[in-house]
Amino acid sequence: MIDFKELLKKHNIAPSWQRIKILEFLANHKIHPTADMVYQSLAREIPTLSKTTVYNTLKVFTEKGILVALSLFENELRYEYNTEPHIHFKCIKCGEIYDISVPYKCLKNEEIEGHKVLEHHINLRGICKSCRTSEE
Amino acid sequence: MIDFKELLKKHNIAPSWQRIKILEFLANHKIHPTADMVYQSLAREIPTLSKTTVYNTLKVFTEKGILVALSLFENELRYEYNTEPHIHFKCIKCGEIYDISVPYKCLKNEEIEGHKVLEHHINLRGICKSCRTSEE
DNA sequence: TTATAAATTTGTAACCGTTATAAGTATGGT
DNA sequence: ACCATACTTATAACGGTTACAAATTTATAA
Repeated sequence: MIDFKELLKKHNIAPSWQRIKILEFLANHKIHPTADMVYQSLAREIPTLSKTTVYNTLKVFTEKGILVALSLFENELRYEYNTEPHIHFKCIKCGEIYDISVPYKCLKNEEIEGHKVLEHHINLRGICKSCRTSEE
Repeated sequence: MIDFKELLKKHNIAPSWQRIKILEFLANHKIHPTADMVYQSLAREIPTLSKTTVYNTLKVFTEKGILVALSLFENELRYEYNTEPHIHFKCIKCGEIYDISVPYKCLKNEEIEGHKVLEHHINLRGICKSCRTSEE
């Protein structure tokens, strides 16, 4: 069990109730949610929660490196609790996002053609296993 | 010199003046433009051009496989004339997008963990060569 | 060529994800 | 307890994109 309060302090972020809850949600729900999904999920528990707070908080967490923001084809940002580098697959039928654990050479912090790489994203798109089998 | 009119016909797209011009622009300007950049660039030449036409046309071209749509971190789509698979690098300072020609195993049309891959995007982000040297 | 149907283009308004702003609330240090 | 600071909230605005319906162009057939 992670102490999210301590984790926030370690990253120089004041551990407000809202921030702890949002971080907790991301850590416990590995579903690559959008800001709105986070808001909808927490609104019951935190009735006063504002969407702006969710957006601000997700941005702060991403800047501080606690979360990673994903740009997966659609015009929306999705967030995930920062983990080992891995590949993302998005199904064009059901919209589900899968983590793919195929190994690859991560270029993070390397120099490529003179450019300094800080982020390395691999995004796949296609038809997921579940949609393929239900097609037949 | 490519015959864009013929290229459109080959893809079952009626070769209207606007469509030819838009395709020509994408093929001759490898700058990964947004829809708005395409519109701004062509508006002088085609004074009656509508933004909606640009959006519609880029979408049709992408669906037909003439163009590839890129989701590079920001909430905007960028388009490129369909070419060999390659990596994209976006600079966080100047916003410039670079094509990277480092070879990699393209997973397109392969099956990964049961999922059928139709698109494979590799997006890097960091500080580009130009911004790094001007920093010192 | 002319009539007619179909496809394309256009302008406007709407939509959705996100951000700016300013006011209100909570927090931490003295 | 006081005060400055930081955080949260609600509202409005913004930017990229899409929906819609009218106008225009194009293709087809008489």
